[in-house]
Amino acid sequence: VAGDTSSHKMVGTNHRRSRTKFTEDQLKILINTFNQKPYPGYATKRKLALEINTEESRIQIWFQNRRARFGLQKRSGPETLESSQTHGQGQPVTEFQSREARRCRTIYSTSQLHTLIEAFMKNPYPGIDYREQLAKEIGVPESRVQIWFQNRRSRFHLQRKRELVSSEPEDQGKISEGLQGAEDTQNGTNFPSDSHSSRART
DNA sequence: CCTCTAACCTATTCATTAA
DNA sequence: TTAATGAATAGGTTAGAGG
Repeated sequence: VAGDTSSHKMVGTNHRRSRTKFTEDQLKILINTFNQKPYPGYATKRKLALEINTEESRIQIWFQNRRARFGLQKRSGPETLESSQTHGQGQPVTEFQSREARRCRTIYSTSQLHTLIEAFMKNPYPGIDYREQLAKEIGVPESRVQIWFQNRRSRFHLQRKRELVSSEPEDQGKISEGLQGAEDTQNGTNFPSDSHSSRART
């Protein structure tokens, strides 16, 4: 409540969205919820978003990160978490409700898809600014645009991998490593393949 | 410097919808 | 029933705010 999560807009070169700073109160609520349900459904996340005045997508990311960090590591926690059968008091739920409903599937129209695909061919890794612009343009939340790009990239990679396999008989592989060969390539068929592959280790 | 963690990524799986 | 694809997951990387 009363937290302004957005405000300034760092002009200039934005690629990522600016880092969200949660207040203690917000964190308290998030952590508390996490301890009870590390896998909240869409309804829960939306309610949380309203409660702490933060975008739902930030909450989704927060849960993802938290699970990765603490995961259901259970045991030896500072406190709480016993992952016991949980049903101390009358809360008969949790019997068969393992999974809460997820967000409804978004159905993109042909024209929306056309816009997305076109953008994808120009740049498969759009920054926050461009994603937001795109989102406004086709009338869907920015978070959906981001997911769309993720899925698209993954499937593109998968398809490419298959092509390699089919074009290359079994025992002979080894050329596959030539992924770094594609550099400039503004063609839609190739990925920059950099963006986060630059690894500098010693 | 170093730590912590939001933002982001890929790869895979789950789930819905159109054919 | 199946192919296509949106949503969720695990788990890893990048980068910004502080100590």
